[in-house]
Amino acid sequence: MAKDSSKKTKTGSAKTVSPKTVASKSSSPRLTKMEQLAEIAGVSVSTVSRALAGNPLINQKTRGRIVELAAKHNYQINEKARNFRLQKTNVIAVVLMLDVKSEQHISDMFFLEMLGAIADALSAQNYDLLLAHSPVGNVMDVYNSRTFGQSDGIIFIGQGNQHKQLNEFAALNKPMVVWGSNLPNRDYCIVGADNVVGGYLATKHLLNLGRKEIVFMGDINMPEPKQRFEGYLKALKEKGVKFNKQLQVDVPFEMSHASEAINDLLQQKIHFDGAVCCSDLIALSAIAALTESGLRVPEDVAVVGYDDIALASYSSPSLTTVRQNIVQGGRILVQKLMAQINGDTVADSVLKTELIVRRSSGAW
Amino acid sequence: MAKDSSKKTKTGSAKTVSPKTVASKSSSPRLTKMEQLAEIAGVSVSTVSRALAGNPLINQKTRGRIVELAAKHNYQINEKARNFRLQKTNVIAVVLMLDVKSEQHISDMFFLEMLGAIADALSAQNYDLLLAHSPVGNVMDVYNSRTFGQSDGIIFIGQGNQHKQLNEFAALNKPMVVWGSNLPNRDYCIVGADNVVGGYLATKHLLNLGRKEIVFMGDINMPEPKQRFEGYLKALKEKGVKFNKQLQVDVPFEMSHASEAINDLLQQKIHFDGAVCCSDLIALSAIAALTESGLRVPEDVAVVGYDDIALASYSSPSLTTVRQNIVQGGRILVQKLMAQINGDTVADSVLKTELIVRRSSGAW
DNA sequence: TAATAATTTGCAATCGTTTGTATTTTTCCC
DNA sequence: GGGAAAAATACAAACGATTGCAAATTATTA
Repeated sequence: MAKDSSKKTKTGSAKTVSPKTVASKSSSPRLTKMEQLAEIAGVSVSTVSRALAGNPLINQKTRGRIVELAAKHNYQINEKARNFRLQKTNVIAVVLMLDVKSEQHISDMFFLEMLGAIADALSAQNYDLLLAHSPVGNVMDVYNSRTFGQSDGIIFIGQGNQHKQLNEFAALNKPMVVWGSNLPNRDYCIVGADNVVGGYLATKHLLNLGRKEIVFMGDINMPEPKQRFEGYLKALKEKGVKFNKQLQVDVPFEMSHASEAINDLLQQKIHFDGAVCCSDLIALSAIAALTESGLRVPEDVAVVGYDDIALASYSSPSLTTVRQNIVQGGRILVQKLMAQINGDTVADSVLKTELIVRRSSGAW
Repeated sequence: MAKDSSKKTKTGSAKTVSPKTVASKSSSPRLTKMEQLAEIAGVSVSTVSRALAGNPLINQKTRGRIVELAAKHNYQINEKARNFRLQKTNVIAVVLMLDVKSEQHISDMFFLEMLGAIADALSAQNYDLLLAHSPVGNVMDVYNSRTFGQSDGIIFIGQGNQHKQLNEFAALNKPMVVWGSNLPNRDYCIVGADNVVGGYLATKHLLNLGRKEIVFMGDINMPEPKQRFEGYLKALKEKGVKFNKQLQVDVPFEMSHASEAINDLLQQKIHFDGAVCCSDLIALSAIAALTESGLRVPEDVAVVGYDDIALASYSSPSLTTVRQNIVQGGRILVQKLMAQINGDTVADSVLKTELIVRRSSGAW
């Protein structure tokens, strides 16, 4: 089934420039330094530099001529030299705060959707995105990595359990912003969704459907699930439903453990008719486990997810879920970071969170 | 529901270093140049440089002393200067070759899983990943971007319809490798799955189930779907089933158009009892559309997906699909690129492709 | 037309490393 | 202890751009 083509491919030995230089109207060798371009143009290096940068000091006519020559001779500015001189790279590092303990993997969908949103927002600002996702045991590891010195600012996605370390990091005075929740005693700027409201909405939705024994699936040692749990309790209290401790299960965001957790509950004969899950993956995994056990969803157990990942609407029954506006989140993260880079002081930002009720193939 | 906290956060003005410098055992100001460290250590800059680089020229004792002092005084090497001097960044750019026409978005799951796999493989090699995903109309745009000058090599995910431009790019002699299919007249190295086999396996599976009228959903103007379609035809031919032109539908990888396409087929009263889809998203979207129309999956229409994204196994009915080993793919892409950076010549690599048959909740 | 102002260009210093080579220090051996 | 070899360190020249300031050119005005 596998086969190996033996087609050989040319390799990039920097010195052996192929004679047939492409992407250049002329056949002249590729210019590698401003100096060479300056000579061709008959001006000084500084003039070339200013011309290419669009500096108004330079006469329009000479500027045009230089730009044209640069294109003709296929000149590309040396970014490494430029970055060095300016001490700036136009690169932002994004650190995914994986839950190391649970070996949450980068393919976790929330991270990835957020990454896409940030990448879009950054490229609109003419910044590039450096992905730093080696499991971050300690935020300070980032400080000692190439990532740190190679970027103009850092976006942390999630706080993990590293609130304290993030505070330390903030003291380094590098532009940074964190996607996360509003923890007290915080020295860094956060952008995040309102997790209390999210947990509240999800729970209330189930309560309104008449469910009383509602499982909460999420690791309340993590800041975000913890706040969602608060919302859960608030909703219960409001309806006068007493909280049953057995119904809170610490599952990581990632999916595989959720079905085990459900099976555990079933085995222990703990009865429940609803479930608030801290991610759509947990929810889908739970639904699969429930279905396997012969329970009907939503008739026997109604399930609410969190995140509204693209697939939530395509599963069947399609998933009612809490949506954090990820695209907007990415945009605001970037905006706050840019403000810091420009030396401004920035405030936190809490995004609207909403419940997406789906009923296309379910009856709830 | 949305609220704005007014907590202010300190901003990174490079000059105003906070007095309480964290992550440093001493309270001395953060060292910014080797020169300063050299002075403290009472040696020359070159010795510091060599010591920190672990150069054996330096005496073990002095080396230890310098490393210690560096840690104590919280010295961080200036990466920009280093990159400049070495003309190397240890950064690899990954270009997602989005299908611009269909506005395929970065959140497309295949891209994202691949991205994760590559990120893992790169960080194992001590490289960072620069994400370049602004819709690439022409590959040569990359050449004129900061991305190009800021990376040591480039990985293109997919070929789009830019085979020719990729050839031009290859002539630039920058280390590059492409995830894609084995097109003829190719000057660049590819790593890819065997798409013909993939299409063949999927189709044969349905044929073996007794299906004869099998829809092929995928844009055969794109290289990969085209080859899968070849496999589809091959399987049909082998079973002596005649190909019906109406059963091939050009849908982009992304999901939203697939349900429309299904609805179109139904409306035109074109009968079919099976579907080979070029992505799991297409498949899930198709399944949703079929279910909406009152058809049963898989009883009335059996569906096979492509990619085996994480959620394929959690949908119900869970999805039979063709798996490309993405993790392995990422690893091999990186390996080939590293080889090129080291000046080696590399051969293409075609990965095994396999059919994942799932039947947990379906009857097929 | 000459003096001055405004515009355009060039000079030269600088950014913080790395590394080839020269120099100093240490070690070793007779 | 003196000389040569080996080991350790220092010197200084890159790397390729940007930018303050000086110099040269052109335009303006009296």
